[in-house]
Amino acid sequence: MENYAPMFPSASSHEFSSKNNNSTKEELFFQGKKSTTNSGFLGLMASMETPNRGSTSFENEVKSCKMKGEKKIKKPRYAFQTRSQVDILDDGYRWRKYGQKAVKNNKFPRSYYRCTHQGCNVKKQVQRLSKDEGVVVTTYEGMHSHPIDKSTDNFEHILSQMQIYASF
DNA sequence: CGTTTTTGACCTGCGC
DNA sequence: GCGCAGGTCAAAAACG
Repeated sequence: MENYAPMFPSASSHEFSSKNNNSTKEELFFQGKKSTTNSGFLGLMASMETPNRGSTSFENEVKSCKMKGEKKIKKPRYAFQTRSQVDILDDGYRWRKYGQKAVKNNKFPRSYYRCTHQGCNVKKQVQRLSKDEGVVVTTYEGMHSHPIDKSTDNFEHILSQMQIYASF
């Protein structure tokens, strides 16, 4: 766990591994709010400002259906519920789409992305709620062990990164 | 020409 | 054991 989590300062709570008896699934659910506490996600938050959205009870069971049962390590997932028109919430990393499936309860398909960096197997999936077209749930899986690969476009990103690294 | 998207097939876990 | 649902692979197309 020497890898720092650039985007999730609160993610340090995932290394507890205290009571992962049988549940291989761990998910932390964040909501895209304007909480300027120390999320370090401001670069992204700038694109989404949704004070209200209290929908909870989001069930998603992760089943680590790996191929050959190599690594059944627990994989923390972080879900972000945002309100945006587009699904592509650019967080600064390079993603390559590797799949798209339709969900049962959802009319909209779910997109699966993967970080294109070598050795970085961070995955993310973007889901759109059928109830509210404007609500997009982005679920991150894994941690990035490399700096953000995005040219400094504007001050928002710079500030975002500064706050991210300042958290450590 | 290299990289990414698209899209169907394939795999796996779970419930019946 | 079979079918369903979710997740991934991989070949070809699309894009710069």
